[in-house]
Amino acid sequence: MTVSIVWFRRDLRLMDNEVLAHALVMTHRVIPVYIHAPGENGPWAMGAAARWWLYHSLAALDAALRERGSRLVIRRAATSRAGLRALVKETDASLVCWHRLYEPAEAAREDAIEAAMVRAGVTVQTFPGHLLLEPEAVQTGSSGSYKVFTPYARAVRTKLVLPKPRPAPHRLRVVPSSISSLPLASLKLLPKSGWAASFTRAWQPGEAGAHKRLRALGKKLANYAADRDRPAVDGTSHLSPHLHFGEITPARVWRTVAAQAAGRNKPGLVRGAETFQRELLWREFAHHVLHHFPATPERPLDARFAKFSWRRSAALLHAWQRGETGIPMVDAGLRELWTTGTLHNRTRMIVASFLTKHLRLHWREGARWFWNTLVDADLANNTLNWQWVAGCGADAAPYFRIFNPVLQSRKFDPAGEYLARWLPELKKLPARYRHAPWLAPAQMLARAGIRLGVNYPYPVMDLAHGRAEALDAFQRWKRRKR
DNA sequence: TGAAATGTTGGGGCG
DNA sequence: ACGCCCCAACATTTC
Repeated sequence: MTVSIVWFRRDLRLMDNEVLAHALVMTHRVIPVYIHAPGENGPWAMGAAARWWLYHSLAALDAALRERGSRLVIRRAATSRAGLRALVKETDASLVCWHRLYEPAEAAREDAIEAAMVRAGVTVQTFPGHLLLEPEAVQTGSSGSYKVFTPYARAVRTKLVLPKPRPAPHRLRVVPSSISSLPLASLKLLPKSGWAASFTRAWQPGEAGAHKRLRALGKKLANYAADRDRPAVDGTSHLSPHLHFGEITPARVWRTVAAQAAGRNKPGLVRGAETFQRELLWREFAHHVLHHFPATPERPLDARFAKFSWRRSAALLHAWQRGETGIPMVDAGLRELWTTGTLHNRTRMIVASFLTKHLRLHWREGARWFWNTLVDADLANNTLNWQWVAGCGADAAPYFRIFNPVLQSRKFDPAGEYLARWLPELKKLPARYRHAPWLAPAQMLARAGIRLGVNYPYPVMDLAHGRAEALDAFQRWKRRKR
């Protein structure tokens, strides 16, 4: 009887699972395992919202395995390596396999584990994971890494070869009862407070939920190019946490979207598909950049920004985190984040610009908050996007590109629906004043039951002043850096 | 995947 | 008819 271990991490699916398929072909008995080693990733240990997701996704995976006669073995260990070693010994496994991860710390850990396994006489087989192309698969002409999105995306599109879709296995062999597994609850993945309870209304973690979202995307595709920018409209895919946890592969998403646009004479659909695929390519780009510049979660890619005069203010940061800045579009976004564990892409850019420009707080403060509160928190995406907004990253928007949150609000939420949804205290204010209540006539505010400074804050920062100060700080920095 | 300031153009009102 | 001014609309430049 040969035994293999399938090490699940961020590939919590049964369809399109090359690792599982390989193990099933190579060995008689397959032991699916998840190893909880929370101390392993240091400051970038999984954030609280993502742990909520992980809990439910592991539960879904276990249920899917049980439907097929198997089960998920859950272990806790000081390190993944120790956990795997113990399980190999217990089961006398001759093969361990996994989908590769690309975060620098993960990749280094995998190398060490593989070396140790091989020394112990265990075969290790790893497979590409969670990207369309591995970071090393795309290189510039001079065999370097890309720092600019457009040529990178072009290179990926030419190189792209999608694997054939693979159905989930029908039947799996039972995992012997002698192999112990911890109850999922004992991993303490869920927050102690009721904070995340409201996430359940917004999300269905797990493979089935991922495929539901993919089906729903088909109906949104024709209007995707415009709707994705409107936070009040359900126009985006909501696939990011599913992709992060590998509940669905980007290859399957790419293929499905392409198939929906192909052969239909609908220009909107073609445009929507291309726009969406571009978003998938940004995800690829983020991993490419993190792979080649592993220090970027802590340090700006543009090293000159290390000397930028970021402001330190616990009070401003706190107001931003809680959605109490007095700027409705900013507050609506941050309250959506707190309530649902997600934030509309347009709003992400707006709140990030406000933090790094008007408030001039360090982009890392924002990145850290997102890391803990987003269910789709992903080190590569989070790092790239925050540095992009702050102006210090790969292919970044220049620092002086400052979003005016009121103009953005008027442009992308003209009827003020998104604002009303997340800021019920402003609901009675006519839409045209909802974007900037401090500009509303006193009588109008009174009629809407709003008392600025009492039940909705005054702006913590005057927009014109914040903008001017940010530009000034940028000028001073530019003069000094030479 | 900005916004604001500045520059240019052209139509219309008017003496 | 003409020059002049105003100003909206659009384009370009600057931050």
